[in-house]
Amino acid sequence: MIPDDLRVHVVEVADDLFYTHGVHPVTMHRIRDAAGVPLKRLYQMFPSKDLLLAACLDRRDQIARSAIGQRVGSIEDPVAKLLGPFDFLNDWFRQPGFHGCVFAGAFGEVGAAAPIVVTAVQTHKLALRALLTELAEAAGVRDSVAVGAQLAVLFDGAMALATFSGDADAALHARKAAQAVLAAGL
Amino acid sequence: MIPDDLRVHVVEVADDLFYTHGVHPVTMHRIRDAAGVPLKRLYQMFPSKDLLLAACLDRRDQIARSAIGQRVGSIEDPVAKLLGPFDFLNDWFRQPGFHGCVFAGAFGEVGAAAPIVVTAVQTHKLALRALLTELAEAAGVRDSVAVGAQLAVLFDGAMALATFSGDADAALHARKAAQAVLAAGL
DNA sequence: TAGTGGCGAGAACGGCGGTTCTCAAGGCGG
DNA sequence: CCGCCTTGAGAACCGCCGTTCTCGCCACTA
Repeated sequence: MIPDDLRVHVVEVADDLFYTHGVHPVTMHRIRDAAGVPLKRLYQMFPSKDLLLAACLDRRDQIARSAIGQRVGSIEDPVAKLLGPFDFLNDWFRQPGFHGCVFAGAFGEVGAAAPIVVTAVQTHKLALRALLTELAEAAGVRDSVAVGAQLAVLFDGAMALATFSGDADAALHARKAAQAVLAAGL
Repeated sequence: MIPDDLRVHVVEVADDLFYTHGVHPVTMHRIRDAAGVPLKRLYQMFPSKDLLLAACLDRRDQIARSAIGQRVGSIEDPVAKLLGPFDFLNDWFRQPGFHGCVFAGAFGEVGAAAPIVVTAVQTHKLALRALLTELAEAAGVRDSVAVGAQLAVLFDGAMALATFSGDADAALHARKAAQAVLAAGL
């Protein structure tokens, strides 16, 4: 297999395992078995487990952002656009196999021990906030930075609630709150 | 030392270590050293690390709830009362040594591996939501259950943002959003 | 003073898991 | 055919850590 393809394959497999079982319970041996790649190759491609995890998070980041972007892009009305991310969350929460945000999980698990992971998480969160701020500006709210921040709080709050309390309606609550925030900001 | 005092002492020490360094990096040996209690006694009082962690979370839960309750109790106006929890968060985020919600961290770290921890986290989150709902009802909002849920999203969102992004202003954003939610709900 | 039982200090155990090493198989140039 | 390099499969290494065990010490009792 072409090295690049193999690399992608490994990341996909590892990401799936990490998301399903968590970071700690998934050993390199297990990834090797699931990916059908010798440990040696694994360590040639990713010199440590942290680096492999970081690659997985990067992939998740790209996928999530493109999915949200696509969802938002299909909406015409600039105000309705702003609620798109929350509808995305709502759909996601109801998918079978959903059990929380990878980034939150990874952050909690490896914590300060892996700066590269912390960076990946923060990058992801900041990008989401930037997107929301951008949408707010396009919708013509007065203070798009403030509203963007408030929407980011709602977005992450929905995620946290869905993760910790298993509340699949969290996105709906967030959406409703977002409408109130928008109404106040327009 | 009286057994009860010793138990409290151990929980305090362990809780401090868990919060500062995370669950995994803090070993039982380290707790023994910090508390000045032999491993044997430790295991007599808490048959496993998970149980000790659960005791720590219970303590945090009680402390947090009583602190918020106290804060809220000192406010007269029922509407202003609802913003009390967010002011509490704001103060907390700015305290030196703050680095996120213990419950979120513990949940991410031990995850599904320790049901007792999951239960403790959910209990905590549900209690907060119940408090917010109660306050919303006292403030006379139309649908206190819905508003309570929205405020819970904001509360957890602020915590998540402060934890992951290190954004100390998260509580202020949440507070502002809470005002909008309240205005829409009254 | 001999027996007993709890206690503290620390060693030891057992398994796990990230990382590295061994070794045989196989392609490839000469 | 012969060295030489790479590869794959898996064993081995090494440190960590939750948990348990050992053993000497002291208090108490008769």
